[in-house]
Amino acid sequence: MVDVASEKQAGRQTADDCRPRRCCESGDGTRRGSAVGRGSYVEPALLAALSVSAGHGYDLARAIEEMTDGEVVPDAGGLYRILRRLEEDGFVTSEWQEGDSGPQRRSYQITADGRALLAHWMVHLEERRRTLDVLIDVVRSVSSSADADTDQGRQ
Amino acid sequence: MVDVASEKQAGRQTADDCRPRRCCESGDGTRRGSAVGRGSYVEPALLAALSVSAGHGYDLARAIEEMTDGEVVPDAGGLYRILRRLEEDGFVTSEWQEGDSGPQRRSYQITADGRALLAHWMVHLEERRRTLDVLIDVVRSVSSSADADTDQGRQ
DNA sequence: TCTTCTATATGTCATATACATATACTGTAC
DNA sequence: GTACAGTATATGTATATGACATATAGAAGA
Repeated sequence: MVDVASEKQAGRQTADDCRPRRCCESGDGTRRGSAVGRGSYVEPALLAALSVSAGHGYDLARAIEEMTDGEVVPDAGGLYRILRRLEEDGFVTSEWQEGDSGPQRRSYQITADGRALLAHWMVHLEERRRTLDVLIDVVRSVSSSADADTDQGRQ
Repeated sequence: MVDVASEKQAGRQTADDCRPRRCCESGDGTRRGSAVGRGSYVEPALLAALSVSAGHGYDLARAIEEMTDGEVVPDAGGLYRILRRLEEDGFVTSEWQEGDSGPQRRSYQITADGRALLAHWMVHLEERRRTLDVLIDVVRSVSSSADADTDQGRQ
C-alpha cells in the first residue's frame, strides 16, 4: 500500500495551487460531472467535521451523523474515497495512528487549503439553497392552481 | 424512429403502476444512482412547467428558465432524454405537432400520473432543503469557531 | 468456533449534469 | 446563392456521486 501522506508531505502545495475545484469545476476545467456545484453533501460535511477536530474515517462518519442530527449519513465506501482525493489535492493530510489496539486507523487532519475549500463550499451550498427555494415555490404554486386550467397548451 | 407515444397509448398505465421511482428509488428497487432523492432539479421543473401547460422541449426549457428566474437552466440534451423517459413510464405523453413551419416539434402533455409524481417530488425537495439547512448551519458554526481550537484531535 | 463490532478499502451500478456534436428546417444578411 | 443565426430534436461522452455489495483484518465476547 502506498503512503500518500508522506509522499505529499515532501512536495507541499502552495496557496496558488488551491483551486477549490470540486465545488466549482471538474479536473479538466469543465463543469461535467453529476454533482459539480449541485450534489455532494458528504465532502463539505467531512471538511466541517475535520474543521472541528482531526479524526479517522470511521469516527468522522459518526461525527457527521451526530453534527447534522442524522440528516447526513455518509456511505462508508464513499467516505474513504473522498478522504483520499481530498488528500491528493492537499486539502487534508493523514497518517497511520500507532500504538492502538484494534484495527489500524488512519487519522486525517484538515489543512489551511482545506479550510479555504470549506469556506468556498459555503457559497455553493447557499446558492443551492436559493435554487431549491425558488423551485419549491414554483412547484407549490403550479400544484395549487393545477385544478383550474388543465387543457391549455403553449404554441 | 419509433413512435413511443402511440405505442404507449395502446397499453395504458394503471394507477398501481405509478411508482414515483425517480425521486425514491432506482428501477431495480435499490437507491443506487447519483441523485436519487438528492440531485435532479430538471425533472421536477419540467413536470411543473408541463403542469401549467403542454409544450415542446425547446419551449419548455425557456419556460423553466423563466419560471425559476434563471435559477434552473436545463441542458437541452438532458431535457429531451428526461422527457422520453418520463414518457416511457407514463408520466407524460407526446405527439408530433403537424402543420407548423420550421423544424418538427414534439409536443408533450402531463398525465394524471405525472401530476402525482410532481406532488411526490415536492416531498423530496422539501426533505432536501431540510438537509441543506442543517448542513449550512453546521458549516457556518464550525467556520466561525475555527480560530479558537485548532490542534485538538479525536481518539 | 462463531459472531459482532471496529476499521479501511475496492468493485459495480444507475443517474444527473455538462458539454460537444450532428441533423434539419427557416429566415435573413451579404 | 451562400453563409449564417435561430429553432428544434437528438446522440455521444466524461465525470462525480450515492447506494450497495463485498473483502480484509484485528479485537472482544459468548
